[in-house]
Amino acid sequence: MEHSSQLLKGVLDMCLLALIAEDPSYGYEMASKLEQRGLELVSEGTIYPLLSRLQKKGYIEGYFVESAGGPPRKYYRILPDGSDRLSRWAHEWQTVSNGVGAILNGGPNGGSRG
Amino acid sequence: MEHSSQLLKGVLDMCLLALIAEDPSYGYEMASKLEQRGLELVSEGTIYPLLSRLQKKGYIEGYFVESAGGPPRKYYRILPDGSDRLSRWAHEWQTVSNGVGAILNGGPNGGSRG
DNA sequence: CTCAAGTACCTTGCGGAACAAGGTAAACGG
DNA sequence: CCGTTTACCTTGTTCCGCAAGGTACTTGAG
Repeated sequence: MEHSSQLLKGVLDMCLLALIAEDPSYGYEMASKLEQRGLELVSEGTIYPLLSRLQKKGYIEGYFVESAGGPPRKYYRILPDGSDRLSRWAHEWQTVSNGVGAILNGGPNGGSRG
Repeated sequence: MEHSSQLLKGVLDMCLLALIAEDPSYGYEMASKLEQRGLELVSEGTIYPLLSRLQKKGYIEGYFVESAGGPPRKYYRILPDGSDRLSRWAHEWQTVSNGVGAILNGGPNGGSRG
């Protein structure tokens, strides 16, 4: 089922996917990136399971890269299916976002002046 | 705990509160209103527990009104605490909404041209 | 009255999402 | 060796929202 409600729950999935689509990245870094964009809501314990889920669904793939000052990093790269899913999610997000915005502003038939 | 992540989960709470803030309403009707605004994601089984939670937190209060063609309706009206909470939620929503939008569009420092 | 349908409310059982907390491992400096 | 930072992963718990089920009031058909 592609219920829009899943969109709300899957907002983090979508954000992670969008981040990876921009540039391959790794979990530890994504937490920082999310903050830069205004979403300081994620902890590592949230991100890693999410990344695994995304990979399991075939949206992304991971590969290890040696790091200079620490353990190897697990980078993730977007796959065609992920790109496709991201487009759909982005579209759904627009719909929901607009809907919520409309409700917050009094709705199209309510009017902000009413 | 005022984590923004709760905002994503609590989007329905917020929408219901916004609806009630506009005009007192009752559960059965709110489902329809949500649809009018583009959110067709809610069923009655979702709304009623939400309404109870909102009331329990002191954001709204319910009162019964006789109905012509059916059982009495339980209208909800917003309370000062609810009004206040709604303002905060709306503000947080803006932040998160903008953040997600930024991520979807390539981010402020990423650029759509990469 | 009985049966069906529409309005309106509420609860229970289930699965998924995110958090908090905890554990493992590699590199650097004292 | 030990402590800190970087970096990854798992487990236990809570909360959310859906699907399904149940109750109650009113109107219309037979």
